[in-house]
Formats: sequence, structure tokens, C-alpha cells
Amino acid sequence: MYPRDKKTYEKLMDCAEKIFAEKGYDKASVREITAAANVNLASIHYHFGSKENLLQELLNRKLEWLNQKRLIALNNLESKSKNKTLKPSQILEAFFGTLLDMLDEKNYGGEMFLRLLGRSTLEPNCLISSISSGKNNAVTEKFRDALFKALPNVPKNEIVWRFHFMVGATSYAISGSGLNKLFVTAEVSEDKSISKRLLKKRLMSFLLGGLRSPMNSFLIGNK
Amino acid sequence: MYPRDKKTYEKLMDCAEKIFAEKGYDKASVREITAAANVNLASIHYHFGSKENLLQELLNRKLEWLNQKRLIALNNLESKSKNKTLKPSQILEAFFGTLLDMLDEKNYGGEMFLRLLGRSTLEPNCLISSISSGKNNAVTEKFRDALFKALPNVPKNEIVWRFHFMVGATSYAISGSGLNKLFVTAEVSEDKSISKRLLKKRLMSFLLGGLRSPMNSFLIGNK
DNA sequence: TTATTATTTAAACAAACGTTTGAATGAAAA
DNA sequence: TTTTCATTCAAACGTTTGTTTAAATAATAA
Repeated sequence: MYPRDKKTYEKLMDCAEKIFAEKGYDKASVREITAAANVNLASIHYHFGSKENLLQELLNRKLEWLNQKRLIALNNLESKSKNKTLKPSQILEAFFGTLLDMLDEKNYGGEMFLRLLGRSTLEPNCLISSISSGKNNAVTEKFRDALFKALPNVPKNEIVWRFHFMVGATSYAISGSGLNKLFVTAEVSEDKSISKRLLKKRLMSFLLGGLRSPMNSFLIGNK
Repeated sequence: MYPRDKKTYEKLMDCAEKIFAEKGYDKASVREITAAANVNLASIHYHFGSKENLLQELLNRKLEWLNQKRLIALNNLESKSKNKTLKPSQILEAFFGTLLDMLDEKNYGGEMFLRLLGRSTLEPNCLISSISSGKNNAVTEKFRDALFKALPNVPKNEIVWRFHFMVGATSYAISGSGLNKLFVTAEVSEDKSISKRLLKKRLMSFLLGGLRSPMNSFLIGNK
């Protein structure tokens, strides 16, 4: 079932990521994870201390990697266009695009991580502190400030709100339930693999439209 | 603690709604709900059969009420503007606006239900079938068709996707975690009560922008 | 009233959970 | 080799979970 040489630690990481993504944190049991990894029940506590720590370490490692790619993308943009201000679409590409590109990756792990990240962002308990604390927060603030600069005419408060809305739409889209519903209902005349490839383009277009939506567009013609 | 005359059934409904909304289905225990309602532990199974049925009945009742209001709003729009096609903003107002108006209601129940609905929509397991089945689906399809008519130039597939994105953004925004994060971070210079009142306007504006976003807006200037 | 049904109650059940334990096993160092 | 450390293992622990049971009580009908 599993390559002999893979260490227990890595096997647990792999299986935990997959099962957490599929079932969510609560419904994924330690017994199921260790069974899938073909290791002893107690090994999670030996290597990670607890089930919760396992999830933490999982997300920390991947998020750090993702955020590094995000920052690199943002820095590239800023250095390329020397003095010109960045366009909102470019900033979104660096933040959400970098994330969504993982869907296209060959390995199954990309999609699994996205599902897990979406799940964790939407998860009720704030037990997953790594998502909204520490380094991750610093990256978010950097992009938030970039949006401030790119949209000088939009009040900062409004941008913060819209940033949250974008995160919400994305989290839902990449979470398991969201992804499945999308592929099922939109599959009117589309292959699933095509939908998967087009998800990024479609979502990004939606996010950009929402971000640039004229203020008070809802006050016109609606009392 | 509780008015004497309230029947056990109603007390359970009230407390379950609140606790489900706060903690999510899994983390909300039968013991906590019955304790809060000040009734016997076994009464959930006597009146509802199971914990799951309790949630089902809860959502069914409220969703039916909400969807009726949605349909009425849509019918009003269609009958008012005799032959003219509806504007997207009007359709969104009837669908999402009707939902978000519950935030403004005096009673605490409105916000609680929104949190619960957001939670349930985002919940991993598809155990909450009432959300995406039966009458609720019929209402969704009616609004989807209305959007088809309102946006004849946009491919239907695209509209279905964007509809999902809108649901995702809304679900996240009204769910507990979303609401809290929004109020915390956006509270730079705003009172929470103000943020709450403005949530609808802001979210609706975002949704409308996303819905009407020009197609392929992300292909321009981005390789 | 008595008889009958509906509801509430306290107690227990069975299963699943994360976690802990202490011995057994493996590998590396002395 | 012997010693030492890291890792694995089977078994059990203590909680918590949703659910069930059977007796007790309340409400209703005859």
C-alpha cells in the first residue's frame, strides 16, 4: 500500500491531509488516519503530540510555502512595473491566482490541500490559529496594503470588507462541498476536467468584478 | 429562565437553533441543548426522533418561510415591470437581499438563523439535505432562470458558476466565523452595529459586481 | 371517578473518540 | 558484544457521544 521507505511522519502527513480534506477535522478520526497510513494508532501522539497539533503542523508547513510564493509573485510585480501602481487584477492574481494554480498541478496533493485549506478557513472553531495569525497575517496585510494603493478612490474600510468577501467566495469554491456542487451542477455541458481547469479563470473574474464594483451600485434604482 | 408556558418542542427549537449556530452541528451536543432548554435529555428523541432530525426540521421550517418571501419578492418584481426584463440587481435583491434583511430584524433570532444557515451551507457533510433538495431547489432554479433572462449575453454555464460564487461569499459572510472576522477586522473606525447594518449593502454591491463582471476580464493584460 | 394516552424523568447502554501506558522492537553508539 | 536511545506495538483508560429503556407523572377522555 505504501512505499516501505517512507517514514511514519511523512505517511501521517500525507494521509492526514487527504482525510482532513475529505471529512473535515472533527469527522476525521485518529484511527482512520493511522489505519490509512498503515501505522500504529499511537504514532500520531508520538510524532505530533495530539491530533490538533497534526493539523496545525500540516497547515503551517503548506501555508508557509504558499505565502512565500505569494510574496514572490507580489514582489515580482512591484519590481517589474517600477513606478506604476499595480492593477487590482495583478494583485488578485498574485494572491488568489497563486492559490488556485495548485489545482492545475499534476499531483493529487494540490487539490487536496486546497480542499483542506478551504475547509479549515470555514471551520467553526478558531482552533486553526495558523490561518489568521503570525506570518500568514503579515502576508495578508501586505496584500491588503497593495490593494489600498491600487484602489486609492475606494475607502479602506470597503476594501477590507471586499477582501473578506473574496476570501469567503474562494474558500467556499475550493472547499469540498463547494467544489463538488460546482462540478455537479455546472456540468450541464462540460467535462469535469475542463471545469477544473476553468475554475480559476471564472472565480478570478468574479472576484475582480466584486472588488471593482462601483460603490453604492445597489442604491441606484433600488430606493 | 424560560417562560413557563412554552412547550418543550418550541424550547428545543429555539435553543437548538442558537447552539447549532454558535458551535456547528457536530460540536453542539444533545446534552447542551436540552440543558439550555431546561428539559429532559431524552426529549429530543421523543419529539424529533434524533439530533439530525432536529436540525432538519429546524432548517426546513425556516427555509420554507424564507423561500416563500423570496418568491413573493420575485413575483412582485415580475408583475410590476410588466414586460421589461428584470435587472440583475433586482433579482439579487429578491434572493440575497431578502435573506440579509433578517439581520436587521429586532429579534435576536434573525442573526442566529443566518449564522445557522451559513454554517449549514458550509458544513462538510451533505447531511443537511433540505438545503439543496426539494422545494429549496425549485426556488433556486427559479432565480437561476431569472438570471438567465436578465443576462442574455452571458453563457448560462457562466451564470451558474457565478451563482455558486455568490452563495459561497454570502454563506461565509453570514456564518459565525465570517461575521466575527468581518466585524473584528473592519472595525477600524466603525461601530459594530453600524457594520451590521451596512453588511447587506456592502455584500450586495460585491455580489452584483461579481455577477456582472465582464467575461475574460482576467485575460486582458495578464498574458 | 376510572381508563387511556401523552409526556417527562432518571438511569443506563453501546459505540466512538483522543489519549496514555509499558513492554517489545529496532537502530545506533559505546 | 553491551548499552542507549528512538520508535513501534497492543492494550487499556477515561470521556463523551447519541440513543434507548422502563418507570413515573401529567393531561385528556370515558
